[in-house]
Amino acid sequence: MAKGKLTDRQRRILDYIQDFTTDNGYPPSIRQIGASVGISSTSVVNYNLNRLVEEGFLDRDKNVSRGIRLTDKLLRATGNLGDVIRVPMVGRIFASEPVHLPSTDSPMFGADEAIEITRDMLSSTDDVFALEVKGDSMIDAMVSDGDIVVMKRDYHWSNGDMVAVWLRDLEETTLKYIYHEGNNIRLQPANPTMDSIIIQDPKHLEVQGKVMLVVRQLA
Amino acid sequence: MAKGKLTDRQRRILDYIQDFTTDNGYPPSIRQIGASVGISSTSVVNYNLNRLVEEGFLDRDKNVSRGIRLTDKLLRATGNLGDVIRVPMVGRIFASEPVHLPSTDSPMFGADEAIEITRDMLSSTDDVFALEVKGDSMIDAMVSDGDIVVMKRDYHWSNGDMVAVWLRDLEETTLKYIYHEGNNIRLQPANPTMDSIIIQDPKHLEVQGKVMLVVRQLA
DNA sequence: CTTGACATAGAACGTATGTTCCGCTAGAAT
DNA sequence: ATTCTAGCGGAACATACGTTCTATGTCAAG
Repeated sequence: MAKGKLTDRQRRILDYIQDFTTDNGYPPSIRQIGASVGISSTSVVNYNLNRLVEEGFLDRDKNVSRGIRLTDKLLRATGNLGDVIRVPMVGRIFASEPVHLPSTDSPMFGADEAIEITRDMLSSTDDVFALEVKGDSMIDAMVSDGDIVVMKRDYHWSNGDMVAVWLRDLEETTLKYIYHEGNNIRLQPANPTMDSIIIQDPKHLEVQGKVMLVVRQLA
Repeated sequence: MAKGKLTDRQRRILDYIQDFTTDNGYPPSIRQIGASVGISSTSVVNYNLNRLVEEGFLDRDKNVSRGIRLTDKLLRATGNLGDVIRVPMVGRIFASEPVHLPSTDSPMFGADEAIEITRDMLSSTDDVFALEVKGDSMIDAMVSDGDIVVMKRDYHWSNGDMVAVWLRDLEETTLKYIYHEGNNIRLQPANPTMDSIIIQDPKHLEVQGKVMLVVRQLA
């Protein structure tokens, strides 16, 4: 076997281990693997398992029944590394009120209201929380009623971030792309057909968080 | 033991099983459980495991080493039921072309391009695929450049579904809410400020799939 | 052809592991 | 007090399971 390549049998073994494990909650025995792949001899299964260990697809624990573990590498490749984080749903967001920020201590429990998201959807998982959008007042941000926005509590921002801002004068929360523009700050709607707002006095706006993710469930 | 209540020992056993399993990829043996909880006799561990089965916290398989499985009920309670599915990213979607549908056989391998989603975000997981939105031509659907739409290959639809339709006359793909309206079909943009299209002849449109989810990653 | 690495098969072996049985104790019910 | 049950401990038992050893066949390298 050329280094790094797998025989068909070995591929089938990996498949079987994965299927069996997700079905049963524990890994298969050597003899079960043999039976499924069509290998009569336990030693041959053992042999192939060791090859798979060498190739980095498996971990094994000696003298332990069912002491097999698929490598993270493999789980990632097949997408079965369930790296799920729970983002607490802390409230709603609408134009007429500032964002209601969650208290600094993250209870995280009791918040049975939460949305589960795979980690790789978010560039950062610290200080994130989710809000449900109420009303159609944010259509200029391409966000509609019922959408869920995942935000990060973060008061510094860089050009091009989408942020939730509270506009003191207008008494209004909006979601906008934000840019430094000389001494001014430009708030640009996501909808390219709409115009930006230029803010001269930074005191007039309050950045309440950075929008990380927008999710819309339709069916 | 009052029905439905657990002794401290049994609680510790459950904790240990969960920790051990996530650490090792396979469940502990009876003797390992005993050692960790401070039970010298395998029969006592066995006894308590059976109690836990009766209470619905465990499943066991007879005569199988490490044949223990935490119940979904329990996993859900502790939030460790990472139910992640991988939706293949099969291409892009833009106005000027029909949706390029994936071939019926789902290779699922080689499609290293994929998006991971928690199962509970989707009402159905069959025949789903993901497309990346290119261009700003779908702003009337409240979908912007770079968004990811998760669709289900499904040609029948019900009132209120958001579907991807290919309009033969206009030679254009759009995402619209779709409704039966007498003998006509009404296509309604997600943006409430925009007008619906009424289609008299159903032959003029081709429903290519149902939009299940829209995801926008911003930071 | 010979050699050696690789893959496979079968059988024997040792042990890790689940199962079962018997005995003991404490507490509640009768 | 007696009985019954839940819970615990220890030991013997049966076997599921991993390990190891020997033998066979294939195929490319020398």
